[in-house]
Amino acid sequence: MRISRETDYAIRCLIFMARRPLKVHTVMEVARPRGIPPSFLAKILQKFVKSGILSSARGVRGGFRLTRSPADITLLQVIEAVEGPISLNDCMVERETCSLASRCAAHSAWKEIQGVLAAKLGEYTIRMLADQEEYTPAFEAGIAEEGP
Amino acid sequence: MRISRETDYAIRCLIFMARRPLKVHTVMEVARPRGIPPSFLAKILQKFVKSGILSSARGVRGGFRLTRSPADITLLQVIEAVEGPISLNDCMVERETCSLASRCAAHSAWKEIQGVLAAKLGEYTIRMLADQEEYTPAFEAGIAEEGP
DNA sequence: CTCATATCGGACAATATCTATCTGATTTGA
DNA sequence: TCAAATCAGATAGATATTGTCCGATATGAG
Ligand code: FES
Ligand code: FES
Repeated sequence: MRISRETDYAIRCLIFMARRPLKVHTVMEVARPRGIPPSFLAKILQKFVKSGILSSARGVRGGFRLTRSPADITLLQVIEAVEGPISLNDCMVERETCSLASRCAAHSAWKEIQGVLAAKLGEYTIRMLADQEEYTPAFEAGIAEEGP
Repeated sequence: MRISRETDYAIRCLIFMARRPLKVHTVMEVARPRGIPPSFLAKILQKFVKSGILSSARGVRGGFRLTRSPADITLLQVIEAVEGPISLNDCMVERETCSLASRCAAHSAWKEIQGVLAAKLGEYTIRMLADQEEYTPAFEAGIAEEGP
C-alpha cells in the first residue's frame, strides 16, 4: 500500500524537468541535483518515453524533453507509466488469482476504492507540484544552466 | 501501490468470522474453507488480537472471537492492524527518508491523497462485505457447524 | 492429575520484488 | 572520425513478502 522508490524518483524528476519544459535534459542533468542514481533514472526515463510523456533524442545534443505541458501530466499518468495500471489487489487485473474468485465479497469494494484513488491521483498535475517549489538560490544552482 | 496477500487473507478471514460473530473460531476452522495457509493465518490472527479486533483463548475450547460488531470494524482498521499505519510514501512516516526533505513539492499532495484514501477505507465495514456474500449450499458447507 | 487441544512467540527458509549497476550496441552531431 | 548520449538487456545485491516449524504455555475434559 505504498508507492515504490522508483515512482518517487519519477515524480521528483518530472517536477524538476517541468521548470524548463522546453529544454532537452540529459540523464545526468536531472539525476545529480535530485539525488537519483543515474543509471536507475535512465530506466525510468525510458518508461516515460514508451508511455509518451517524454520524447528522446540520441547522440551528441541528445536527451529527454517533455512532450506536453506539465499542466497536462497527472500523477495518475506518471504512476501508471512507471508501475503499470494501478490495482489495489492482484485480483483487480486477473480475477483468477483470488481463490474465492466467483463470489468474493470484497471485490466490488476494492473496485470502488480504487476508482476513488485513481480519480484523486488524476486531479494533481506536475504543474501544480512544480509551482509549489521554493525558489531559493541554493536550490536554483541545480537548474541554472543554459537551454532553449 | 497494492495491498499484500496477507491483508487480503485478513479481510477474507474477518468476513468469514462475521457470519458467526459470537462463535469461537479456531485457526483451522477459518483457514480451510477460505484457502488460507493455516500457520500464516495464525500470525494474522495474532495481529488482530494485539490491535483489539479479536480476543483469544488458549487451551481445549480455545480460539478467536470478534470483540465487537462487524458493523464497527472498518477496512481501514483491518489494514492498519495488519500493515501498520497506512502511508503512501516512506516520507509520510519519517520525512527524512526523502533526500529533498525540507522542500519537497510532492509532500503535501501525498498527504491529501492519503487522507482521501483513508477516509474511503473507513467507510467500508466488515458487515457490509459479509452481507454481500451469496448463500449457496456449496458455500454454506464451509460454515455449517455448531456454535454458540 | 493427566492429557489432548489450542494459542503464543520467535526463529527460520523460500520466494519474489525492488533497487541499482554494468555492458555493449546504436545513433547523432561536431 | 570521434565523443556524447540514449537503448536494451543481463545481472547482482538488498529488502520484503510469504509461508513453515517448533518449543512454550495455558486450558478444560475426563
Ligand atoms: S476476487 Fe477481488 S477481492 Fe477477492
Ligand atoms: S518529502 Fe514527502 S514526498 Fe518528498
